[in-house]
Amino acid sequence: MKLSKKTDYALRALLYLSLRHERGSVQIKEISAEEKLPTKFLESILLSLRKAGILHSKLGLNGGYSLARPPEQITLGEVIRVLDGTLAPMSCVSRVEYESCPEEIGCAVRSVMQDVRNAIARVLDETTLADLSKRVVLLRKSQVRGAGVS
Amino acid sequence: MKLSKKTDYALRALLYLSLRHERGSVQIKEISAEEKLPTKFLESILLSLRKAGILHSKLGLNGGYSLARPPEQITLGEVIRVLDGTLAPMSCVSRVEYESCPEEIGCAVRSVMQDVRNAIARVLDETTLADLSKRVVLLRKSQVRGAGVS
DNA sequence: ATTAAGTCTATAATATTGATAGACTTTGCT
DNA sequence: AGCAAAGTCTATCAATATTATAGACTTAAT
Repeated sequence: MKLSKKTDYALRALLYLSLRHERGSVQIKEISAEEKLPTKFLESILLSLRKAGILHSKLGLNGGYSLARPPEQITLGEVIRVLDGTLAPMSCVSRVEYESCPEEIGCAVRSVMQDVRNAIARVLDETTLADLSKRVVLLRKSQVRGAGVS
Repeated sequence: MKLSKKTDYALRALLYLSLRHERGSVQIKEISAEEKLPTKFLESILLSLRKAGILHSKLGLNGGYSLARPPEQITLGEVIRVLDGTLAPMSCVSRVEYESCPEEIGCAVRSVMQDVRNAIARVLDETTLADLSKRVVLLRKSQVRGAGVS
C-alpha cells in the first residue's frame, strides 16, 4: 500500500510552492535544492503536474513553476491520482482505473476493499495543499512547545 | 496504493478455507482449481502464511491446509502485513516497517499519511475472516433479490 | 513400498520505479 | 542580434519488486 517516491516528491514540491504561493515563479533548481530532491526526476514530475493542470509554468528567463490554482483548490487525492494513478487497493474499486471483473457483484474481498478505498479517499480528497500548509505551522508550534497529541 | 496479487490470492484462499473451517485439511490443488489461482504461486503464499502462524498444515497423504485459528481471530490487516509488509503509505508511519526520518517531527506530509494509515488500519484490522465470510452470505442475498446499496 | 501431500531452493520473466542524459524551445535582458 | 536561463521532450537505463515456475526433497497414511 505504499506511496511512490514520485508522489512523495510531488507533495513536497507542491507544499513548497504552496507556502510561497504569493511569490510567483519558483525554479525547479531551487525546489530540488531546498527539499533535497533529484533535479531531473523532479523535472519530469512537475511536468506531469503541469499537464494535469495543477501547476502553471513560465518559460524562459525568470521562468519557473507556480500553482495553477489556489492551494485551497488542490487536494492530495488529485495529486496522487495524477502520478500514481489510483487511490484504490484494487482496480475493481477504482474510479480512475476501474476494471470490471466477472465476480464483482458477489465478491466479499472487493466489498472490503471498497471500504478501504473510501477510507483513503475520505482523507486524501478532503485534504488540500492549504490544509497541508496549515499543518506545517501547527507542527512547528507543538514542536517548539514540546507539546502535541503524539 | 495497490494491493499485490499475492495478497489478493491469499485473501481468496483464506476466505475459501474460512468457509470450510469445519472440514479439516484442504489441499492446495483444490483451492487453486476452485479459485482459479496459479498453483505453484499459491503454494509459496500458503507457506508464508503457515510460517506466520495463520495457517496450519498437515504433511503427507490426506494432508493440506487449515486455519491455525478460528476465522474470528484472523484479521485482514494481519494477512496483508505478512505478505505485503505494511499497511502504511510511507515507512515513517508504519508499525511493522518503521524507518525514522530526520524531518519526521515537523513533517506535514507525514502527518497526513499518518491519518491515511490509521484510516486503512481501522478497516483492515477490524475486519476478520469471519466478517468476510458473513459478507459472502449478505452479498449473495442482495444479489438474488436484485437489491443492495449500490 | 507407494503415493499423495507439503517444503525448500533456485531461478526466470516481466513490470514498475526511480533516475539521468541531452537536444530543443521559449523568453528576458542587454 | 545574441546570450543565458528557464522549462520541454524523447529516449533510455539501472535497480528493484512482482509474479510466477521447476524440480528435488520430506513427511505420513495405507
